[in-house]
Amino acid sequence: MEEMISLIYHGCALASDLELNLSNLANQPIDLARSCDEIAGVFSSARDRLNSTILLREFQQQELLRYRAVDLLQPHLVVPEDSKGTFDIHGVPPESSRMEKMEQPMGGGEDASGSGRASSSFQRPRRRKDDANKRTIRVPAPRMGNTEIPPEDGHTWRKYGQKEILGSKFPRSYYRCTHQKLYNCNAKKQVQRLDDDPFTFEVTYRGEHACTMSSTAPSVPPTSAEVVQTMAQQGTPIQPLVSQGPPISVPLAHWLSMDINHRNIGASDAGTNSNRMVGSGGAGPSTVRLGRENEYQPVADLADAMFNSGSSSNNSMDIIFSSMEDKWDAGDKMN
DNA sequence: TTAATTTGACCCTC
DNA sequence: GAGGGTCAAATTAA
Repeated sequence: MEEMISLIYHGCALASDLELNLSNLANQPIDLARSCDEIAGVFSSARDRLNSTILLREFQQQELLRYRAVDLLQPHLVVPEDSKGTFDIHGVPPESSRMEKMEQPMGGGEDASGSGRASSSFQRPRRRKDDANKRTIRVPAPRMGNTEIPPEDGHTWRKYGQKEILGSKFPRSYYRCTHQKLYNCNAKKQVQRLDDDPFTFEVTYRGEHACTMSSTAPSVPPTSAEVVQTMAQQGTPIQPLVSQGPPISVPLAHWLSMDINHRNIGASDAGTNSNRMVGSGGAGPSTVRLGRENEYQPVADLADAMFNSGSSSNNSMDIIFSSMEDKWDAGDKMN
């Protein structure tokens, strides 16, 4: 929120500058138009980010309500076998396997030799397919700023793995609850972009949170009434959210209208060897590649001011400029 | 110093 | 054996 406010302040400052120089720019329509565009862009960015925040909170609230409804209706649901438990924004989650297979000890002692890392007394609980308490939802990715970050969902997560998935363009990220140790919280989630829609994350949750009392948990999301009120104040057209179509239909339409170049992010990174983790190279949180930083700096600074959330290991600017870097790199090799 | 991320390797399920 | 999920050492940022 502070970012957005600073963005608005920045827009105000630009407007003030324009006002002061208005007389000078009166005879320079190109510069004048440029200034107007810049100001409009800043405010548009701030507005869109606000809308995105509102959208996400509304979506989360709808999902929460739906989870509860599913729990109540669970005994009465008949689920197609091929639904695979997918719970997208358009329908009710099948959850056919939910609560069926509870945690069970792994089969007899084995191995304990060879790896040097494995403990003979410890067997990891492993499950696959029909996993207990598995829920899958689809959430829109941020279309501006750092699109690599999955939307917040009310919990804090720690990434513990990332892997190329066969047949998927994008790697799957594995997260566990940050409070796993403190609260013995077994909640986990997997995040993966959809192949056919890079701006949608498929998030699979497993396990239940035992850390709901955590002081770090975010506050309760706003009510629908609050959201509607906010949207009304912003002049956003309001349509029914609950009973017709996807719960995010209203703001999403606006969201999708944003002028973003749809690059096929990460598609070129997809390797063929699926049993290898992927990443940006080098352990630890990665930083923005700084090749050609002198040429990019003004633009990067501006974009940073407008978009950067500052908390991701994969900066979106990296994506934006990677193609240009490639061109330069190719040029360097030619020379 | 602590916490988070990356990533190679291990191990389980299918 | 392939593919997916997890571990844990190395690394980095706060």
